[in-house]
Amino acid sequence: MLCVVRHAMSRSSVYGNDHASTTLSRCALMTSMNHVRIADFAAWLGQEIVVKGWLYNARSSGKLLFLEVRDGSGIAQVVVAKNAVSEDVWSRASALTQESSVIVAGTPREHPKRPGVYELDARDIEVVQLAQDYPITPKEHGVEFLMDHRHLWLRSRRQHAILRVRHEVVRAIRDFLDDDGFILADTPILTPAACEGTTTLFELDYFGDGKAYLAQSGQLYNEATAAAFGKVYCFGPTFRAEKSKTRRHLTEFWMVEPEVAYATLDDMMTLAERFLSFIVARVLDRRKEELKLLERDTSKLEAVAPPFPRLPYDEAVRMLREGYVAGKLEHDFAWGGDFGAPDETYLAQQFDRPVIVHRYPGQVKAFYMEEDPERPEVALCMDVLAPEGYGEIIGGGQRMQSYDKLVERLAAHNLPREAFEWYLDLRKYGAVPHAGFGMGVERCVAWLCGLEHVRETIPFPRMLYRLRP
RNA sequence: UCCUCAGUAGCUCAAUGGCAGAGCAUUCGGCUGUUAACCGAAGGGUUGUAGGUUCGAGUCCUACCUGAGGAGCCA
Repeated sequence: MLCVVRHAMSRSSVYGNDHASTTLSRCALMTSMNHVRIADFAAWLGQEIVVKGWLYNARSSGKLLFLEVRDGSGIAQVVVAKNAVSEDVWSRASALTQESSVIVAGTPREHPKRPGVYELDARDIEVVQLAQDYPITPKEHGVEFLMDHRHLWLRSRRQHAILRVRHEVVRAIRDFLDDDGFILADTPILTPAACEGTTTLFELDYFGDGKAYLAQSGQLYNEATAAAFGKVYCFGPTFRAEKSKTRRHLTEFWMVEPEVAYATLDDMMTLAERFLSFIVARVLDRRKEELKLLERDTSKLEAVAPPFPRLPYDEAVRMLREGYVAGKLEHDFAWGGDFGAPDETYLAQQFDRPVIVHRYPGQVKAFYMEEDPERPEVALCMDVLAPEGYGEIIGGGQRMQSYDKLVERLAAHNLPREAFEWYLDLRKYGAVPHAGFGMGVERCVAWLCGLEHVRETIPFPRMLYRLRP
């Protein structure tokens, strides 16, 4: 069936499609039964198979062609020897261009010089489409150019490695929570009101019936599902219209938010350190090759295990002031404020693993934070700061339990009470101590991969001034 | 929104105020074990835009546009 479609496409080229160098005159390889993924070569040594992929790079040495072919599972060197193939095959192979799609028939064997590495001894090659002037050449490129060609940049080794780590992180997140008794209960993306009242949201018209906003957090809805299921999490994209222009920000990013009924701040700190440690261990175990390609110093990740240091905000402030006196920080820090990026980096540098800072002043936190009964001026909240300057990757805490106090908070934050009636209901019908946190997936991946910028941790990043491709 | 830096060939970058160049990519030629292969040749330019200074501007000045890094805010 596919062959027919291809023929139809190539016929249309007569009428002016200059990219239609597609000429699948033969379909023998396309329909071959022995389609093997490059990652599985080891199991097929000495047997004739077919690889379907794209030309990553090519080198030649007279009567020998070395084609690096990628198929999504890996990259393998295909060796074409002029005296071992027909003239047709040789001329097709010689004419191949970077990122042309090809189907190669041949026999996997061990590389003569590199034990444990497999290459393909080619017998036949079909060109599915001959690519013209692929823009990303095997040399250095600038950020703007690469971001403009993100749809093609994803094919590179490095992006491949990063996104495989991301996949492993996402899988680890789900495995950990699922195995720990959590229920996935996703929260809405379209919401009627600002959730936390702190950040700027993307606004849109909802059938002329009023405004809707893209969710900045699943937090409030999580509290409702937690009261229904006990232990829940939501996992999806969140949106912030903040005009943040830094290496740690995206306007659309993925966040996982567990929420637990009958849980306290201490329970969340314990959950967070178990959760993070599990993710790090899983990535170290299953994505060694990718981390190696990214030249990540994994010794710093090996240290990530419970318990994490737990630093009260007051203590953190003391450390920051000491740092200022010692000349290691440019600005002095006053109790009551939130940390800036340099402050977070400095604090994180004092420890060999993620550090949990807890009990921030209530005034800098969202309206729903529970207050410490022993010190009402501080909130029962926590942030987990990643090592090596990657900043806050987890934020959370215990939620306000009292109906009356919550009503006061809403008023104090100038939030419309009508929009929060359902949320207040949770305090009228069986209120319990409950807590949760949110983890930013991209910051976590950037940290694990040792990246300069979060933009490489998601296939199509959305940032201030970048909506394409 | 503010601060700093940068825009030259398809890409990455050179060029004292004085003939606009190199590597990669592309095309052609050479090479039977190459690893961002290598060697030889060719084609490829409105120096981000608009003004200004000057005998002469890629280079100096002004404004604007685009991008990058950082701040604030946040995960």
